[in-house]
Amino acid sequence: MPRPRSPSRDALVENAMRQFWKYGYEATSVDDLVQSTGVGRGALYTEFGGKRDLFLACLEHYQDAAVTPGFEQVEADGAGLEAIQEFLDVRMATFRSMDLPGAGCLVGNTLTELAALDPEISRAVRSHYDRLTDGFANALSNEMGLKKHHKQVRELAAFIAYSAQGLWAFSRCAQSVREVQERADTLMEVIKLKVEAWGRAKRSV
Amino acid sequence: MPRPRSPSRDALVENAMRQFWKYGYEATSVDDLVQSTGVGRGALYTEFGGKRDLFLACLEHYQDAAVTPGFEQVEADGAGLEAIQEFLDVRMATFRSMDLPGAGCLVGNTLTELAALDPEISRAVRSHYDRLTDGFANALSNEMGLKKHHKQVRELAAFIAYSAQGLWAFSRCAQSVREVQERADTLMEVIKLKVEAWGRAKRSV
DNA sequence: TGATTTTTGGAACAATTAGTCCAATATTTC
DNA sequence: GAAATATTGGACTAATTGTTCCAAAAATCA
Repeated sequence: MPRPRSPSRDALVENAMRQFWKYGYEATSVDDLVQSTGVGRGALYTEFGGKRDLFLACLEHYQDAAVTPGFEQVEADGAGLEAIQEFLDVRMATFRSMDLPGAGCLVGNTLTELAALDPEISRAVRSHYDRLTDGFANALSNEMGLKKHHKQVRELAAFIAYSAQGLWAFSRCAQSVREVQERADTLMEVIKLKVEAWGRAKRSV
Repeated sequence: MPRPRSPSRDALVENAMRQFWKYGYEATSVDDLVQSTGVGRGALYTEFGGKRDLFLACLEHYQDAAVTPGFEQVEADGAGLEAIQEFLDVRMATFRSMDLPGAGCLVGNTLTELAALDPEISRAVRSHYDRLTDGFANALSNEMGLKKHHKQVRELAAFIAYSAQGLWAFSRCAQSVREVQERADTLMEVIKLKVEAWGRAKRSV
């Protein structure tokens, strides 16, 4: 009975997500979305409740489209520092594939723009950072010989999550790929240093 | 001859700055500014060119009002790690004095919201990060026994700047002061670790 | 005090916003 | 192929946006 949708729902969300990612929530008008997705207003409001609901769908889609590829290795059993390195590489590759200045991270952008003003969005953002912290803690715990929930492990994991957030944010005013890459390298160096320091402290006990 | 302004220009910019800081550029309407500053539309447009110009004035004022107190010690001759620690303490105190969730850093928020879309604002944002990088490099160079412009020093300085940026961004969805404080502590730890590692590498040469 | 000058607050404006609605359209079913 | 049905795109709306403008007000100068 129902008529099939012209552009698939996924393709629509994908296009809308790219728009929000680059320009942010407020600066993206529904007209922009209609243009970039090639879907009429009616369709858009039938499928989703409105702009905000579409945005929430984009936020969800972002996990599958931009976070999971690259991060699932960090979350996998037996992951280590090389998985974290690869995650940074994958995200740097995404950054490289887009125009300068970069778009940063959609969730990070949302954190800054909306999280303080909208509790539901704040929850979505926090669950993203919880995911990152859990994943990094997984990889770190294997390296440090500690349980995932050990305070030191979780704290370093959270540090990586927010430092990386600063990195993607900075990419929005970066003038070259190189300067962002250098900072990603420093982040990785610092992580290794902290893990090594932990190993030293452990041995000397 | 000219009639004196009712609320001083500085007080006006101060109030507008707080509004932009908390809600961002787009989400702050001129009506909001009229309400929060207690100044009429006409006055606002006579004194400044418009919303965007007022915002640029706020961005400038932010340096004096929120960055310089705390950061000037980092920029001072002979500054060291304790100056960086104190800078983080001062900014944490600012965070503590405001409501939860935090407002983050006005420049960092602007970086995310506008820098990718507005070249002039991007320049203002970059000059803030240049200032931070220069300042941190100053303090680090004293600790590491290197010149300010040494590549390693500048890279670590830039790392501190963008990591701190991630920290303030995170404060916008933080649920407690403690979790932000813990991450600030970790940042400081990591800085010390990197400086120590440099010292070890130097001695072993 | 009265004339002059500058600033003020709010009314009015054009443009843009998110959201509504429905005739036209495309698909399915019989 | 025709009736039935669900979806679509774009005209429309009400509200809000940033900005302009000007009569009233306040301060200075003579």
